[in-house]
Amino acid sequence: MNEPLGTRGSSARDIVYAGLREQILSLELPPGTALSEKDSAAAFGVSRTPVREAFLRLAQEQLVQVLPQRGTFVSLIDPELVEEARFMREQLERAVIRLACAGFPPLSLSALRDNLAAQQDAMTRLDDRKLFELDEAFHRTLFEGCGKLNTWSVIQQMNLHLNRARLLRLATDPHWSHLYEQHAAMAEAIADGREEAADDLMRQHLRLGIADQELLKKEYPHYFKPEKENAQ
Amino acid sequence: MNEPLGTRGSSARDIVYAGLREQILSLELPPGTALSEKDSAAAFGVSRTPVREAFLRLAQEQLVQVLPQRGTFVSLIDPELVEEARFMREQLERAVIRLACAGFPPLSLSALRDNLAAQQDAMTRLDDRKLFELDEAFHRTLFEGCGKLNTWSVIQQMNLHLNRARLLRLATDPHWSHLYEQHAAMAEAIADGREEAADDLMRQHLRLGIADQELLKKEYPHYFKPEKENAQ
DNA sequence: AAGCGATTACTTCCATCCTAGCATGCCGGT
DNA sequence: ACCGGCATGCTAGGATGGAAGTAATCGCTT
Repeated sequence: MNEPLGTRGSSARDIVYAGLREQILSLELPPGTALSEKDSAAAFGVSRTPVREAFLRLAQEQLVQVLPQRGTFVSLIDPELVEEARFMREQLERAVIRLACAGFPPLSLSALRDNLAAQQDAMTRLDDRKLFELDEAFHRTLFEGCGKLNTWSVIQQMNLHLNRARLLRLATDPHWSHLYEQHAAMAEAIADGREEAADDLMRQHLRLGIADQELLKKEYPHYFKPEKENAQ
Repeated sequence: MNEPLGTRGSSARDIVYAGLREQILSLELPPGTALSEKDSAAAFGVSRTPVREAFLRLAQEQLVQVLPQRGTFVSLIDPELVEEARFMREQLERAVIRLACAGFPPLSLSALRDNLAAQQDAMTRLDDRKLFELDEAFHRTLFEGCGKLNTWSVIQQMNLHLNRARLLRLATDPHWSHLYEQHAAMAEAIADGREEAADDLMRQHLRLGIADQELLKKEYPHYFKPEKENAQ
């Protein structure tokens, strides 16, 4: 009676969660879209219970908003939340790269270098998807080397909101070569223990990906939450 | 047929969640304790569904661990997680207090001062509970004044783990007068825009509350997660 | 007595059903 | 024409029974 259950993650709840999250982050389900336990249950071929639990988790991550007895809706993009996600990531990544300069396991350092090589390779192949993965892996390795993997997973959750905003200006052309230069410079700074330089590089690096929020808000006003509110 | 449902929070799910969280954080349910949907449902006088959803939320916050088809257990205290929570809080609070020095709304500044007065008052009354609240409110006001309330709520979630570790060494006697001095000094530094001083104060301030983890691990070894693991 | 397979008692997971509350539109009164 | 009250169809919240899985124990075999 069970379908292939393609998206691995074993439990029905996780499958629904992963599926919906993907659709929300890719804007396939644009902000404001009404969801319903019943419909989603039908769409995924499961009962309402796992759907409900997936909704709950998405609500905790502020990706949907559930109004009892009214419905569940894909959250509008909250500019404050996006900016704070960026803020937190910047603070944490800068602190970590300073730690890395003070002492970084050789194994992780060579992982960074391997990653850089792979980035070059992917650039020649214009493999954007792979580059995105490698970018993530690069930063992850930074945290791993500093024994701060839990911090990294917190950042990844923040990134949900950043990414959704980022995706709006698709055809995004993220200047991969520029990013690569920064990554390479960071790795060298770590190897040489140049804290200030590394910090500076990271700050610039993280400010790159920021879209002009204002511009986006003009273009897709109904995707954004109005400034004035008393959320929660 | 329904009981008074005393603990406000409207939904049964929230009541169960809040109740369990309280018991876990107060160590009334010590790390390692086995929970069960059925028992908790009976204890709270609700059905298994809201209990299950509360478990799910607690699991996301890493306060419990649910092993499918085996049981749900209060998480062991993960020293890494505690240390990283402290780390993240330090980075974010320091960044925010620097922001505050660069510009802080007069209204929030006077809120800080009112809070300080209330702290003095509570100290004379030896009202520890109130002091704890005021301490939280003080920091919250910092974030509020900088427009970083979302960041504050992330920190609060981190604090779950910090607090559980902190509670172990109860009879904690947190040297309130010392904390008050630091708070007062921070408020002044903000008023005067002395970034470096404020940063330094905050760093010291946040390193106060740290228990000697090692000592605690010796005393309650079975409450802690062993070092070696490949969690998550 | 020791080893090992079947059973049993437990868990979480999921499906289904029922309930309560909100929104909309009809309908009658003014 | 407008406005108040009600019927109806929606929603999520909660309760419950059974399915799937794990782990420990009992009982048989050797």
